Amino acid sequence: MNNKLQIYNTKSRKKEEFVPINKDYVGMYVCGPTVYGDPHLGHARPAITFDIVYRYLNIKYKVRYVRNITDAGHLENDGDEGEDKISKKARLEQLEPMEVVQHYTISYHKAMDDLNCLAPSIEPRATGHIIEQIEMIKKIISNGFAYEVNGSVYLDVNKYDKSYKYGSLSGRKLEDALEGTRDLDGQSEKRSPVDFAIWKNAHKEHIMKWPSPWGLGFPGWHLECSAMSEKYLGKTFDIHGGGNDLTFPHHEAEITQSNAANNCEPVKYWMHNNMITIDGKKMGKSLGNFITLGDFFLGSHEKLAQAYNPMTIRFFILQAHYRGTLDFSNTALIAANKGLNKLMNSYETLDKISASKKNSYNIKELEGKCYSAMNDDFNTPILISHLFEGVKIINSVNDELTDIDNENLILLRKVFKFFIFDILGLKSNKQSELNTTDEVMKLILKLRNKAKNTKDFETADLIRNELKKSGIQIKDGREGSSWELIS
RNA sequence: GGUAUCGUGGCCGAGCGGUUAGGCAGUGGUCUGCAACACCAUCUACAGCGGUUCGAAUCCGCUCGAUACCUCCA
Repeated sequence: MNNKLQIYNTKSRKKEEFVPINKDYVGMYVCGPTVYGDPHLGHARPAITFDIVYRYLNIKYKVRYVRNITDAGHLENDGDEGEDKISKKARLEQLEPMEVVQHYTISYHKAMDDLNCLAPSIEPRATGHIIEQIEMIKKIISNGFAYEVNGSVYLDVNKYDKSYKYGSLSGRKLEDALEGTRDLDGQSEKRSPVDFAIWKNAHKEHIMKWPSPWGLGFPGWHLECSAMSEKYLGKTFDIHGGGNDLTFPHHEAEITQSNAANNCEPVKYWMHNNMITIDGKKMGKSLGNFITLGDFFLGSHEKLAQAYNPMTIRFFILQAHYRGTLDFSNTALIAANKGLNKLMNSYETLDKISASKKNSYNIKELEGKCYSAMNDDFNTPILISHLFEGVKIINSVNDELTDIDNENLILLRKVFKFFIFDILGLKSNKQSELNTTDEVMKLILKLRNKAKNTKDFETADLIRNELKKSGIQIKDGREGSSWELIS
C-alpha cells in the first residue's frame, strides 16, 4: 500500500512526495474566476479538483485554502493593451462595475454550492487588496526589477532573467519567448515585448481606478495572486493550483513577481488541472463554445440531450484524472449518471444488509487500495473503481451469494461513507423535490386536460379540488393550465 | 516555428515492465402479470514501424495523428 501522498508538481514535471513546509499545516492557493460571466463547465473542473485536494488534505492537516475572486485588472485582450473585462461588461450593461462583480460572484457561489464544493477558508478580491498590490510594486521597483512609464509600471523581464531564471515553470526560454512575440511597431511603452504590466495607468474614461504613487490606475492581473497569496499564506506556501491554461503567462508571472519582490520562490508544489473539451476542442469563454453550469442543471443548451444533476457533473469530472483532458458528451454524462446511481443505490443497500459469522471479504485491503489511489496524485477514477468493487460485494451479500462478518461490514460502511461523501464530496442524486413535483404536476395536468377534453368534468374538478386541499392551485388560462403553490 | 501533453476495446476512462481496471452500451440470465428499475454473468483493446528486455499498452527511437500554451480564458 502506498501510504505517502504523491503530488505531481508542474514545476519538476514529476510526482513528488508531499511534505508540508510547516508540520501539520498546509497553505493552498487556487486561482478563482474572473467574475464577468456566468460560471461554466470549465469553472467546475478546478473547483472540484481542488475541493478534492482540500478535503483529502484536511484529514491529516490544518489547511488554509485561499481562492481569489478577480474583480479588477483582468484585461480583455492583447496583453497589456486591452480593456478591463469587468469594466467592459459594466460599460456595455450600464452598470456599476461592482454590480457586475456582485451578480457573477453570487452565481459562481451558487453553482459551486450546487456542485458541493466546500467554500475556501478565505476568498479575497483584487479590489480589496489594492494597497497590498501597490506595496508589492514598490518593492519590485526598489529591487530594480520594474520601471515606470507614463503612469504604468512594467516588470523588466530581461533584467529579472539575469538574476533569476525566467520561465522555470512553463519551460520557456527567454530567447524563445522573444522570438514568439509579434512586433509591436514601437507603439508599446514597454522596453521589451516580454515585459508585463504590474500597474496600468487608467485612461480618463476608465471606470475602475485607484490612486497610486504613479497616478490613477489599476493593478495588473497577475499581481493580485502574488500579493494576496503572500498576505494570507506567506512568502512561500505549499500548493498553488489552477487550470493548466494559466501556467503561462499567469503563474510564470507570479513566480517572477514574488522573486522580484521578495527574493524567494512563492510555491513548493504547482498543481494544474487539465481542460474540459467539447468535440475534442477546449471549452472556453473566448472560443464561445462553453456551456454554463446553469445550462447543465436545466438542460437548456443545444448540445445537451437532457438536464443533468450537479452531482452527475461532479461524478463525471471525478471519473477522469484531473491532469487529463476530459471530453464532454451526452453519452458520457448519461453513463456517469447511471454509474453514480448504482453507487448510491448500493450505499443504501449497505444499510440493509446484515453480518453473518462467515466472511468472504477483506475490507481492510479494499480500504488500503482506496487510500493508495488517493495518495497517487489524487487518482479519483481509480478510487471510484475500487468503490465499485465494494458495490459488487454489497450486492453479492445482499443477494445472499456471499457473506460478510460484522467487523468487515462495519469497516465497509465506514469506508463507503468516508470516501463517497467526505472525500469525493458526492451527495445523493435524488432529484430535488421541486423538480420532481414539477414533473408529477405536468402529468396530472395532462390527465386533467384529457378529462376536460372528453367533458369528464367530474374527474377534472376532483383533481383541482383535491390539489387545492394539498396547497396547490390550478390555473386555467388561454395558454393551457399551470400550477402554483398557495402561499 | 517554439514549449508541453496525448493517441487504449462501440463510448467514457485507468494503467508508470510480468497478474481482471472501472463505468456506460451490447449480449445471456435472475426478478416482474408484461415492462421499467435493480441484480448476476460475459465479448470486443492498447495508432504504425523498429529497438531494449526472459517478458512492453507500459522504457528508447522514428513515422503518422490529435490537443493545449506561446494575446485573454478554469
